Amino acid sequence: MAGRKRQVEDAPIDLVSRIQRVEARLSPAERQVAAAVAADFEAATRLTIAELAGRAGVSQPSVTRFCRSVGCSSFADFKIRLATTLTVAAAYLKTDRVFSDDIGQLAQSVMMRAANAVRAALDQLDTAALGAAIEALAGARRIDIYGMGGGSASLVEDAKLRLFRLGVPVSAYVDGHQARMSAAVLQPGDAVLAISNSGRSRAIVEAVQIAGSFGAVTVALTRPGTPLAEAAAIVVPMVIAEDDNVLVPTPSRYAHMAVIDTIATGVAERLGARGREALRRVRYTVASIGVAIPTPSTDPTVLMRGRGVRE
Amino acid sequence: MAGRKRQVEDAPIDLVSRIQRVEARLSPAERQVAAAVAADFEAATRLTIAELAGRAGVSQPSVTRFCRSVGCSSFADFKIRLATTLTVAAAYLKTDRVFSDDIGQLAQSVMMRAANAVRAALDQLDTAALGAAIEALAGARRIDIYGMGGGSASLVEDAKLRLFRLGVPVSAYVDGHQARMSAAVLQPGDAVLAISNSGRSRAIVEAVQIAGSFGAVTVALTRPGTPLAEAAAIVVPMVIAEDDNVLVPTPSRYAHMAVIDTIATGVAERLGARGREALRRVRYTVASIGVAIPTPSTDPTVLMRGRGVRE
DNA sequence: CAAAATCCTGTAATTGGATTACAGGATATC
DNA sequence: GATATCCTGTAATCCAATTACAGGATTTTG
Repeated sequence: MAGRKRQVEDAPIDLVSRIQRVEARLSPAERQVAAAVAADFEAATRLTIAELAGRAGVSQPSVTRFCRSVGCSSFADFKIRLATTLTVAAAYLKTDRVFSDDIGQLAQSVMMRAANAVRAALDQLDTAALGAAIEALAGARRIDIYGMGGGSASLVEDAKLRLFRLGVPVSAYVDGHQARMSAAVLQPGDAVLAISNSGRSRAIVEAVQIAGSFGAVTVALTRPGTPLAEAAAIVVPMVIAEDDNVLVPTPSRYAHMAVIDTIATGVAERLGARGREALRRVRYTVASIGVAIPTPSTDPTVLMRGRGVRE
Repeated sequence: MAGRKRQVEDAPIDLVSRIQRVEARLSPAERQVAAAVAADFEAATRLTIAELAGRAGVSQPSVTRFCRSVGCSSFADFKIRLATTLTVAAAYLKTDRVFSDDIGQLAQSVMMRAANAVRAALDQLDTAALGAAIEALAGARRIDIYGMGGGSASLVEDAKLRLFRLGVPVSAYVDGHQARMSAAVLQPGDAVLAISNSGRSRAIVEAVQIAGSFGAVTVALTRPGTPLAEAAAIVVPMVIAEDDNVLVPTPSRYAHMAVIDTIATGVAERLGARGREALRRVRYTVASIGVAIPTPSTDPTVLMRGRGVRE
């Protein structure tokens, strides 16, 4: 099973967004499978390979190949992951509203982009790196947050507030000089969180290098393979396509914000009982939303529901 | 004892509670399977029959019999249902485990809350008001943005950048005094964008009132029925539940950001050909990736426009 | 423009997981 | 104590899924 033409990416958390993300790279037959799956996601979780192949009009091995291409180890794995994704998506992303006016369609476009960015972030999340980042920040005596450029400024501000509320001493800098100066007074036991989608801001990279040389743990939320990713000790990699057209809002902010929220929540948990209680409430809320899904049921004792009736 | 020993109940939606409920009626071997499954629900979704039988210390057919007893038609069916149940029920099932053991679970909770907030915003969007807001801001000679409180600061910053990039003269204030001072020098032809989830910040309300009294058009993105909503000429109503627990990230930021992005994009469109081209690209991008939501409904046109390239 | 290489995709074979059939054994009941 | 019933494992069978392979299409290069 060595040496496939297309590398198999790690197991996706959000399979639907993964399928969309790689669709362009799929072969024609595989794309037909993707279309067949997209035509009825729900059914795809119950079909056999032969049935799905029939719907897509391709051979059975093409279905298996499709599953591998979207990051699953087997068809069975694909079905499990799809079922999981669908449950989550059904609970959170369903909207029945149809917009007929221009403004409504505009809003829908923009917001779906935002939602997709969050899902894309979830899909490609390196949970190990994220765990390490949480660990590092939770254990820090003091945290410096660096971000540069217009887009990052508000993110940095947001991250600062997030961690500040947890009672962690935190400073945020969007200015290169100030960031470097602050980095120079860090000590072992301190931590840095650097945020940059491009990963190429020289000032941030230098500030991170300085902080590292003084013994601080450096965490970067950025694109892999960039100078910033090289400079930081812990990298949470995140590739979000940037539209270089300044008029179009970049959805990467949503992705970064979501990652930051996750980090903050993880740190909250690490900080003891108070944080854990908060976390429990997050989970409770999540589960409650699940309950809200309208579903014909025959069992009143059931606490939570997935999708409605099958078929 | 008439009839069959155990009737096969209908397909369960919440498999976990079903297992617990029927456990007393299971045979010893089946109960061992139940115990093995309960020991690690997550793993059970990936195991083969042989592996699960091994863990339970029973034969493979006993596993199949167990699946039937809990209402599933087959082992495969059991796995799919279990995976579905786990997704929704993760919060309850894992209460005893350290949550950060599974960063992915945490990320999924946090990020789906974010996506959900965006969806909620879209669902309740008042497109007429949004259109009026876009109209007002696009026609303004100068725009002041007001926001108050920790959560709004980064939003205001973000909105400022957004509009700034469109070439609109824009100022942002998160300080009450400064906001009021700035409002006092506004003139007819200027516009104010006030952002507040609570709508109760006295400083913002006053600033908006001042701006209005000097002839500026006032737009508020806030909760309806609040003082701020009363004070502003144009209100884009938005009700997002706030969790008052400061440790939990509030997803309302995502909703507000999405609305602001929509406004900014709409303004861009109004500002001429360049803006319109940008907008076309947004829509195109969305259309190509926007297949988005798996929905029980069979109507694929609900969520996406022009996804037609498929065949 | 021709030739070669690479990639795609279906057919066929094989593997192995899941189910069914069956029989031995335990338990309860009369 | 005998019988009937139910439980559970072994073995056989079936079928879904994967792998191997080859033919054909497309692209690249000389």
